[in-house]
Amino acid sequence: MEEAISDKLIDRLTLYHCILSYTVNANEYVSSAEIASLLKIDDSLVRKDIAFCGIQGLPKHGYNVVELKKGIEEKLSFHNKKDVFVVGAGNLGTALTKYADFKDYGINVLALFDSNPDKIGKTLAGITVFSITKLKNLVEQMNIDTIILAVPPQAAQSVADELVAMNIKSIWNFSPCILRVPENVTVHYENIISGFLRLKK
Amino acid sequence: MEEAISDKLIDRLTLYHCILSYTVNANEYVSSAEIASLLKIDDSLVRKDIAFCGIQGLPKHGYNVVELKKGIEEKLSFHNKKDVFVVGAGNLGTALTKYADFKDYGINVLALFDSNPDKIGKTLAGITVFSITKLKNLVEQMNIDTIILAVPPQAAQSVADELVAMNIKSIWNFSPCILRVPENVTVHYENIISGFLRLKK
DNA sequence: TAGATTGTTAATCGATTAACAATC
DNA sequence: TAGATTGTTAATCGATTAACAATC
Repeated sequence: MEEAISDKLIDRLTLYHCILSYTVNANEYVSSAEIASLLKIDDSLVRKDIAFCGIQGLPKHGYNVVELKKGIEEKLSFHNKKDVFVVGAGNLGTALTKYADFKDYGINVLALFDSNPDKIGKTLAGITVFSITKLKNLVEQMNIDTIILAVPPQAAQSVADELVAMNIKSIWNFSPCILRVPENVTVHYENIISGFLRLKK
Repeated sequence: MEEAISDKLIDRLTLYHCILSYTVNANEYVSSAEIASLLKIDDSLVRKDIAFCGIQGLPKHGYNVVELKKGIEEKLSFHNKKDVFVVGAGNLGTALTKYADFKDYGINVLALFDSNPDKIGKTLAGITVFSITKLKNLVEQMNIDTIILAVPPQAAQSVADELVAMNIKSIWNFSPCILRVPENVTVHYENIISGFLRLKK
């Protein structure tokens, strides 16, 4: 296994990658100071992050945009594909399913699940909404171990219990609630409330 | 002004608050170890965070749930109301507008804006969708300085430019793109891609 | 050459954990 | 009383910044 990458570093590298995607057709080189000023962070932090990706720059010029972009993609394993399901086809689940081009980042959202009969069978951005009753079967068939959970908070714990029973190992939880899961299951909390409160600071 | 609270601390405190909301009717006391084990963090960190909120516990019992919940609400200024607009009435903007009871946390989403005529005039969870052409006027009328931005990435920079011209000071950006803004404007990046990549670790 | 920018080390800062005395 | 849990200090760990020699 690769050296562990902290969440904060993943965060910054994806932001650098974002900048490079815009820059790639305009400039051949980009400097650490340019990246740093766009993100309002320290330029030596940018250089350190880039060095961590194994990319070397050119004094007086900066970093080759194409090379740096590839270096980040390599370090974040964009090529390493992972299949996931989204549970909950409300606005949030739908937004996540359609979000950007996840495929580019190595995440394949293969299916959406919901309990609402009105939604079942519909297709969103090429992804079919299945009945939640089919979840267990498809998880097993397709060897899924990671779920994006976008159900209402009242339903979240009971769905989580089902997911645990299906041997899911990682849950990305968008509901404002805590999930009780065994030791060997990881819950990533997407804490929207916290995001809101930061705005008030 | 209050002592600054780090983003990580805000994050944890909102998660504690979440736990307390469930616990409040079941138990009178909760221990730092119980909270810590639900979140898989260290119990002394929980005690430190709680002490920071100015709440004292009772040896052998733990913390009074009601008191602790209030202490967190106080520290995070839930009572201190802030008005915001959401720009972009797609699935994500809609989800954010309807998300939980933001009002409980002191965030009032007052209006949604979109450029799509089909959406304008509709009402979502009691919140009206206005034409983006009305944004400037309403920002000035209602003294808004904070915007939640949920537009497609291609539109994000040009909307951001308009927001800057309207004297907006803080933008919560959900698009996978970097916004170029002046020094005195803050962009909070909600980095969904980074969230996805964490799942792959 | 002079100057801009990298690459990297050491210093600093901040956050988490360990440990344990105090307390109910 | 004995035991569980807090409150808090010191130790550790990790992340960021400052500084500057190396380099093109």
